[in-house]
Amino acid sequence: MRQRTRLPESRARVTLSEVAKLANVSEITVSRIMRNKGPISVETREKVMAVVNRLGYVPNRIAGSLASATSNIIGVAIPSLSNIVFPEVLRGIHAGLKGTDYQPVVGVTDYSMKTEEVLVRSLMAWKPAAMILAGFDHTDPTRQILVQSGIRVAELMDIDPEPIDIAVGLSHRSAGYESGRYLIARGYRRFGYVGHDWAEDKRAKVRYDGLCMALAEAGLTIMAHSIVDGPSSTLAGRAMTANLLAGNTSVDVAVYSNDDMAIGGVFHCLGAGVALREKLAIFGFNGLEIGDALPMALSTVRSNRFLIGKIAIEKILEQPDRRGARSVVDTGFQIIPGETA
Amino acid sequence: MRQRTRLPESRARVTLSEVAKLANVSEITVSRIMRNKGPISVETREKVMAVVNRLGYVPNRIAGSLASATSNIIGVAIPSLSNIVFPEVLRGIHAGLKGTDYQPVVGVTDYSMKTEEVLVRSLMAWKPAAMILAGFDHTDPTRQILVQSGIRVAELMDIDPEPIDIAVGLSHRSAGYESGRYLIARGYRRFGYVGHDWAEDKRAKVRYDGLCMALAEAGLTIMAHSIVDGPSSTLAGRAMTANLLAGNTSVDVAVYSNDDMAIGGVFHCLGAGVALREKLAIFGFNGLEIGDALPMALSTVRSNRFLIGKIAIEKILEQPDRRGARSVVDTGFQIIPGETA
DNA sequence: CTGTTAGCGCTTTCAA
DNA sequence: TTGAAAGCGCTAACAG
Repeated sequence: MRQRTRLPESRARVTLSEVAKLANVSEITVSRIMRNKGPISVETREKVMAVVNRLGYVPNRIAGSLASATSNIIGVAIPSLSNIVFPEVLRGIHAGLKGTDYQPVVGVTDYSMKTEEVLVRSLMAWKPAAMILAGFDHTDPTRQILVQSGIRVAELMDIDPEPIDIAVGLSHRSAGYESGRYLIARGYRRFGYVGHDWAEDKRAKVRYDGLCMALAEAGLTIMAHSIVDGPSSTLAGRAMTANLLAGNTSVDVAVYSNDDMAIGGVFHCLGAGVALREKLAIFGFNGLEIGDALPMALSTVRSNRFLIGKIAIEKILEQPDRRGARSVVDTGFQIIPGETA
Repeated sequence: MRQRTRLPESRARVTLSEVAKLANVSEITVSRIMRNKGPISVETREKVMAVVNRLGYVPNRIAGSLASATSNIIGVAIPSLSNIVFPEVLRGIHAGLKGTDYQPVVGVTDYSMKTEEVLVRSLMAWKPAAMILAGFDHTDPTRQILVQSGIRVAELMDIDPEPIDIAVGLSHRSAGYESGRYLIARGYRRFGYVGHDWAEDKRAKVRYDGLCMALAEAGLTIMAHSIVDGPSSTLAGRAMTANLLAGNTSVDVAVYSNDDMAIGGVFHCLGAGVALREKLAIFGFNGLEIGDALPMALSTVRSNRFLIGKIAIEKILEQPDRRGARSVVDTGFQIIPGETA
């Protein structure tokens, strides 16, 4: 007896046709009501919604997508969740999608093109409405799948290479170049570079190249390097800064591969009593919020990661089917003077 | 003429039946091969795979899921991507899913139970194999949907409340309590608290309660509070620390609602020349990596966020259908002595 | 404003 | 080891 009072059978899957039957209407009418599509009389709607609520009916989008040959899924492939920049891009994507019916499905490639290929296949199997990738390095099959899909494909972070369809990001070459120009204008001449493994982070290399270009124009070069064999981290930045200063080439400014590394540099200086800017100036890349809270605000370049994700979505929604020319959106960058350089 | 040499028609969607026709086998045979299921002769497999590769066939999981009434989707609802703890939980989830065929579909609730409800409905429409939620506060309809679904439901971060099905996390009450015990044992007696808005972060409140309990046992209380009206951030931690020290109650240790806030406190002290630990001891919560790279390593509590995500997946995969009793996994916490307290 | 018909692309029986 | 038939739950296209 007690069993009779429990909640509705967990297993009794409620379907459209069940709702239709109980409401004495056809299936398509229920379908239209659930999708707010087509003209429906107020009474019918109320009658049906009563049944929907009573049964706790949740439409099956899998069936819906199959029937309509459209899905509200947006596939997203990012290299990592450890590097804060990618969660921030995701934030932008979620922000752009807010209020729409799209669902992002996110996969992580671990910086591997082969993993990305497997992931892209797996995401494409869900017939997404669009695909978003961070980066431009793909295997040939990946590229082919994306090109042939006909859906919109946004490649993020960079605008230097040629995109498959949409590119949203900034010119890392320019960012590196302008960083160099800025530091030269501030009077620095003896440059050091503190970096991390370029194999996983090609854009850091491009920024480095841009920096070197600016220096070369001024007849300067990078006099000392300290590069960790691994991903960027604050701890690595701290250690590599100690390493740089221990070398026998004295520098007056260190340019870092990114803010994580640069903040490690700031910590080293604070801990070792090296006067920031006077003895060693520090310049980063990304414009992380924490840089602003440091005892001396970090000098860096803001890279607008949130905006990159948001604009990618806006471009996709603005024109959901691919046609004609590629498009490139430059989200720019800003030199943040700060106090460390 | 030129048109004839372009890539295969972007729009020509390749289907199972097309592959079957070209390979001279039945659809079900191709289906079995694609899913590695059932006995298939080597020749048939090779013959079919040749066609699959030639056509670039990607199975349509939407159709597959509809037919088999199963999906490889795992729905994930987290409050935010801004707070670093959630991307770390996501990392754990992705790590746990690596090598399996499951795809996490992630939505963000913005700390709103109503938004969570909409999100859960939307995720449930994809008939996920399991659902993962961060937190235990849900609307009644949300709870009902999850209970009735019959799928596995993991609620993360906390183990103090009663879960719907699976709970993975730590006891925030104990973490607060043990923090208090630790600091008392270290000789601190004059406690201050620096926090952020509890409305969005109930667990911070529970830790606070645990802390107060430990203090009460020792006949102590928190003598001064400095609480920002908004989310936690390093900048807020810095400002609230200045505020705490400007008050007329002098404290010898400040306990922070989390590491973001605590690191702001460290920055304030470094900038204002307040001797860390001697003049003001600082104690955080979370065990963020950056705390370790500070000039003085942050004293804090490690909360194993990556592990929480990973173990949630392991529990789900271990027993994909719900049955019998709820289960609770305590991922524990560790006091990190550090150098600031 | 509402309904009928015919699938979407795949997998589950059940046979052979 | 392979196949034929019958849907999964929904929506497009066309009536009425």
